[in-house]
Amino acid sequence: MKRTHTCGGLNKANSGQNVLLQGWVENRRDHGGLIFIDIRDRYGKTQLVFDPTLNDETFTKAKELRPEYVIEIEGSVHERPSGMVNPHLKTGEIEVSVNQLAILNKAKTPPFLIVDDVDATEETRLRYRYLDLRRAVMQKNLILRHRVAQTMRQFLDQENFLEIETPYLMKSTPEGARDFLVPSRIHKGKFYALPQSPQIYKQTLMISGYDRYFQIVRCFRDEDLRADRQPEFTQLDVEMAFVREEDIRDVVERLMVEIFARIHNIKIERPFPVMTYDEAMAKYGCDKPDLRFGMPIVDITDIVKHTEFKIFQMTAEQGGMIGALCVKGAASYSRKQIDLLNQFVLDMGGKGVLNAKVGADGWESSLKKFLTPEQEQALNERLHVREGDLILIIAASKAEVQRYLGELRLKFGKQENLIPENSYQHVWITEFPMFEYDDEADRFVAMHHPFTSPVDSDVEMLDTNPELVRAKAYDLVLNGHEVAGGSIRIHSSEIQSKVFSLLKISKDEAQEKFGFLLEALQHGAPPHGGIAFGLDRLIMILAGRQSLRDVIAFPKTTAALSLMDESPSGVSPEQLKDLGLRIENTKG
RNA sequence: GGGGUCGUGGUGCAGUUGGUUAGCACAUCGGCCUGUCAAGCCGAAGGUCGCGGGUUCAAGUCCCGUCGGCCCCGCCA
Repeated sequence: MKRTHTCGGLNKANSGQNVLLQGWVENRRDHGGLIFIDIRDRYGKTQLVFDPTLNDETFTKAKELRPEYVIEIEGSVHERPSGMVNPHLKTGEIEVSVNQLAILNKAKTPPFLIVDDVDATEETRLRYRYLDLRRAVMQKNLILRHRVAQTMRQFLDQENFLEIETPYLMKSTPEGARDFLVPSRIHKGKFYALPQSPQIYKQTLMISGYDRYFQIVRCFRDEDLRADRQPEFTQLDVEMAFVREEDIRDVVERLMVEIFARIHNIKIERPFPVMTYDEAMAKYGCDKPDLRFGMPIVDITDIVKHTEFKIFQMTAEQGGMIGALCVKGAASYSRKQIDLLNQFVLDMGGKGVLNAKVGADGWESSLKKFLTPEQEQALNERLHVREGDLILIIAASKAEVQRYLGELRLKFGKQENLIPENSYQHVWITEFPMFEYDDEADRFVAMHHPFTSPVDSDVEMLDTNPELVRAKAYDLVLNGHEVAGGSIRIHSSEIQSKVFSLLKISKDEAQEKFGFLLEALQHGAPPHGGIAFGLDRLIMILAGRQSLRDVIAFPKTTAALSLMDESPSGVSPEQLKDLGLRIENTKG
């Protein structure tokens, strides 16, 4: 038999109809002479009523029903008696009086009830992921994910993009994250790597003339996990030829507008604000600022460096910075609360944080005696201080001040509830530095990736001041999360070689690892660039979740295990032999 | 690699300065019950306290190791 409706599809208009439903038993309320069952599928729930006066045999069979049994029923829809309507249920105005019941499959007692506010630890949920995914909230997240992916495909198709697949078995490359390796059976002792992203392939496709490419693609990075980091994750990968940075931002912004309109029915304003990396670091101490609230970092070095306070003097003399945050209305913080803030900074490796409460008579602080009234006034103006505010001050190197105050700012955002709900603040971060110095490796490393083009006016500095060279790289930041990042690529093999040599990648090594790309660049490479979205993160934000695990069907734990299927696992000696591998005992 | 926190019937938790028979809720099983929607009422069963070692007259509790969940640092172009 075939179902006539889903468990979320019936309403008053179906009254009187005979229907056939299939689904899972969510809940049984047995009154002895009358049994209520909620039947569930991914479309919703419907209340079933079993009444012995309607069909005694069916009623008797209904006594056997238990949670998660799979059943098929046939019965008639009727409006519920007055006062019995359940307003929390889409189908709450009706119920189905069951005439025939078939148990399609029994179920063991589930380890937890399949309800939204589930009473189980995440560990249990992951072990029984198939049951967890049966819950409506989880289904909602995966449905949202599907709809976002479909919106992306439709939008990009309309914009003339082609979806092209690239290999999952590729060459291991230096730079970037640790690769997942796949041993080759045919070529013993050699390995494929799973892609960290399809970067090289998509650039190759540009050279091949597929001037608008996209792919919703799995990527792999063998690094430690976080709430927002999984070893395999999905990117919306995009690349375009004959474009400048602005053209890519334009497409991306219109795509985001489309997604928010379709998913949340929200109109997003564009163009999105643009902030340079330097500005983001200076104002928010972070390259992914959460702009849902203000409280910027304020540089007060010039005002306080001439005070009698030795630490300020010394910091300024040594080229450091004195920075401040003005926390609105936090003058009521207790000594204990302020001690906790100080400890927070100490835990990050800082030397602590100075504070001043602003009362009716000005600053209440151990710093007060070092300040002239003019200095205090100047600080009040620069920090936009009002009575009742708390001022926090850190003196250290510029990088430290930015980091500590940036973290403090985020801490206040959460603990003072400064972040409005259902608010979405996009911002582009641009002009990233090309290189960072890696102390451990004692060389420059690419901040984005080694194919990123320098800003035109900075090209000369590649030879003189590589640390000052800015890149044509851009991140899209949403509510403090990096949701997309990209760059304009180098399309000149000359500049590409120069960048490799700055990264201390030898000619031989470059040839060995990226030789085909370097060669391809000499065969008519158009100017090109692109961007990649962290799809999981975007979905997480859209779904209002705090963890990627809630928007991935089968995620790994923080120890990179899958609790349901128990991967990774050992393999047989035969499998190892086929691959020419031997396992070393790494213990001891 | 490091730090924090947690691990106790099927599930979620409590368990005091180490001390009698490890307690509660939900689920499960049995009984009663015709308007519930977290149904209700009565009763029952269910536990090597993650695992291994140690201290002690005595360990769920203290110590060491180990495995696992979560959060963070490092790491993640």
